[in-house]
This record gives sequence, structure tokens and C-alpha cells, in this order.
Amino acid sequence: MNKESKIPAPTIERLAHYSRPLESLLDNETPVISSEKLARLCGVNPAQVRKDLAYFGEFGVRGVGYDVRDLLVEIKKILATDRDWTLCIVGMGNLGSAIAENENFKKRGYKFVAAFDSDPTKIGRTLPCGLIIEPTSRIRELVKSLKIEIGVITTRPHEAQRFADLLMDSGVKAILNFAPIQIRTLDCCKIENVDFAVKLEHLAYHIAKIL
Amino acid sequence: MNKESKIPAPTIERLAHYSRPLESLLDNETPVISSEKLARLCGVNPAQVRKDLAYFGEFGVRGVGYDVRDLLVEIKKILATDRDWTLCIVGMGNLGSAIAENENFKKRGYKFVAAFDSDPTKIGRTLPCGLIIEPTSRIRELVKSLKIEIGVITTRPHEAQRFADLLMDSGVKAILNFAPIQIRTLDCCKIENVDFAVKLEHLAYHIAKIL
DNA sequence: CCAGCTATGTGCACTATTTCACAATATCGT
DNA sequence: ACGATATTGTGAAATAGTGCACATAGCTGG
Repeated sequence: MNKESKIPAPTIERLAHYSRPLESLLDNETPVISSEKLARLCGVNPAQVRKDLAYFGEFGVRGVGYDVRDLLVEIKKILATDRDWTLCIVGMGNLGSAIAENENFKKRGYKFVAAFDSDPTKIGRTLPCGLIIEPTSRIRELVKSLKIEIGVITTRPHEAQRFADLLMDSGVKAILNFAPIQIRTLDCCKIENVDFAVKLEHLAYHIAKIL
Repeated sequence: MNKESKIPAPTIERLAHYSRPLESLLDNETPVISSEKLARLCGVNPAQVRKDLAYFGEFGVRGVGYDVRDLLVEIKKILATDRDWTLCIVGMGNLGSAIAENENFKKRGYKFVAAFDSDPTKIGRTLPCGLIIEPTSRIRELVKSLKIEIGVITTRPHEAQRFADLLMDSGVKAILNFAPIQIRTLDCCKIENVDFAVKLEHLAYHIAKIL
């Protein structure tokens, strides 16, 4: 593809990290920040911050730093969080419910417009956020009619691939998967897998090494 | 440190990923698996699988493959999931509750033995798993008396650093942080940050690029 | 016991990512 | 107007991680 397809994945993830302290700085009315300070807030190297930003343009002022408000706007533009996204979630267990309610998601424009589960006892229940749990048999219909762009999977692992296939086939463009299984997707659909237990295992490895 | 400190972090994370399909294969009574098949199940390159495992020993049999049961045992030994760990969780909102109940964690030997919140209306409530929510003022005391090794943070971001400091100071050896903020730790304490919204932002970036 | 087959373990080249180091450039005080 | 100062943007060096390709070694059948 074009120039932008060469941008390293770690850079994209760091841009999202940079936006977190920038939001606080904006609330604090701090007008300007240097790469060094921002780097320290995010636990990275200052040159890294500058290089990450330089992939997308020259946002700073030499000898001064970056305007907090402008930089945040630019990062949001890059990450496409300057607009709303419509999502659905499949699997309304504890984790699914927690994610559907999550303030952090709402604040960034990720709107859940449908929630699905295959357990008949859950179907029809209303979540605190106002969503009604729909049967998974309606996934295809609702993804299309509500123009859902991103699907979130919080089912048990053995069902995850099946629902991923169904979501893709119904037209979602990306999937965020919390089931501890590696999901295969077509090229037209981007996937991110999140497995908390992997993080704990990483921690356990390091602790055990020291002991 | 020793030889093991040179092992790449991605290798450790992949070892955890390898263990997922191995568990299913064990249930399926598949006795042996090749690096090629395991790699396909995990979406990585076969040479990568072999190299990752080779850091820790020679677990395979040339011309045959890896014994599923033995390999799983070895990986669990490496990741120190062949034992139980005691954890606590701070911040009993939706996400905190979901994590405390999570089957995936329990199954791998991560036992939550205390849950904390600073909201007086939540304190004293009993969770489905049997834990009683304690006030955060008891963190120091309970971390010590229950010998809690790992702390999980699911508070709002502005409180996260404070609780992390308190947990560290009380003696936890690692922290898993779900608050969208970069937490600073001392060398004696290992940290992993998990921020779902970052993953969504990564997905949004890719989708928006295509459109 | 040996030939043929298969899949591991690994040196090496390649690719990706990070960090350094400094030239370029904006601001400020005189 | 200009020197002193601060901080960016960036080529080049260093570091880290991946994947190829093949020698090595175990198993099977004759």
C-alpha cells in the first residue's frame, strides 16, 4: 500500500498511550509539553516520541515543544478516534457486561449498539446501559441493519471462532477477541487478541525467576 | 543476571499462547504435535516455535515432534503456572468483579484471596466467588497476612498510581494494571499494563486507513 | 543393520525497532 | 539584530527479533 502502511505497529499503540496523559494535561491547562516530559509520563524514550510523531507530520515547535491541544487533536485524527464507532459484543458473561458498560470506551467514541448471547435465560434482559440482550441468531441481521463496524468477542473459547466467522461474514471490519484462543480472520477483517492470563503468566515468570 | 534474562519478552508471551491449544490437544488425546501444526494453531512461524522452546531445553524428538503432555508440563514449569499464586484486586467496579470471577484465571492457579474498594457502599458486600469486599485501608495488613504476591488494579486512573505504590510497599511482587495510565514501579516490582482501548484504537486506525 | 523419511535444533542472514547524536530552527533577553 | 538557550526532526548506528535452510538425529521397514 502507501507510505502509511510502513508505520510500525508499536508506533500506533504508543500513539494511543501518548493520548492518555495529554488528556489530563489538557484538563490541567498545561499548554505545551516537551517530548522529554511526555516520554517520562509514558515510560518511553524521548527520541521515540519524536520519531513516532514524525511519521505523521511536524507537530512540534523547535525549542518549545508540542502544543497539548493540537497534538491531542492530531493523534485522535491519526487513530480515527475523532469520530464515533459502532460496536457489538457477543457473550454477555461478567466480562462482556463489564466491557459494554465501560466508561473508558464510551469516552473515546466506541458505542455498543447491540449485545448478543446464546443462553436463552439471558436473552431479553436489559443491561444498565440500556441495551437488550439479543439471541446470537440475530447477529447477521443486526450487524447489517445497524451498520456495526467492530465486533467484540467475550464468549467461551470453543465458540469464539464460530462467532468471529459469523461477524466477519456479516460485514464487521474488525474484531477484538477476549477469548483465550487464536482466531483466524480473512484479510478484509483486522483482529486483535487480548488474553489477560498471558500477562499474568508473564508476571509469574519474572517473579519466579527472582525467587 | 544469568542466561535466562536474555530471553525475549515476546518469547515468554508466545509460550503462554502455545499452552492454550496444547490443553485442548491433551483433552483430545492427541499424543504428539509437530512445531508446524502448533505454529499454525497459534498463527506463528514453525521455526519460531522451535526457537522459543529451544531457549529452555530440547523438548522434542527429531523426526517425531513434541509429546503434548510433556511439553505442556515443561511450559507450565517455565511460566511458573505449575503452582498456585495468591492475588488481590483493588477496585470492584464491573471490570474488577468480572476479573475476580474469571474462570480462566482460576483454572491457571491464580487465586484471588482479597478484594478492595474505597466506596463505603460496596464494602462488606459478598461476591459470587465468596470474597467479601474490604476497605482499601486494609490493603497493607491483608497483603502481608495473606502473603499476597500479585496485585490487580481496576480502579479509575487517578487512583491507580496511589494504590500501586501501596501494594508495592506492602510487598506484592507484581502488578497487573487495567487503568489507562502508565504506572511507575520500583525495580523490585514487575508491572504489566493492559489497556483495551489501545487495542480498539489500533483496530480503528487500520479500518479508517482502508476506507 | 542400514536406507529412507521426517521433524527437530540452530547458525546466519534479514528485517524491524530503538536509541543516539547532532544539525536545524524557534524563542528570549539584551 | 544577534547570541544564548531549548527542543525538535532525523540520518545513522546499535539492538532486538524473525525466518530460512540445512545438518542432525530418531523412527520404521526391509
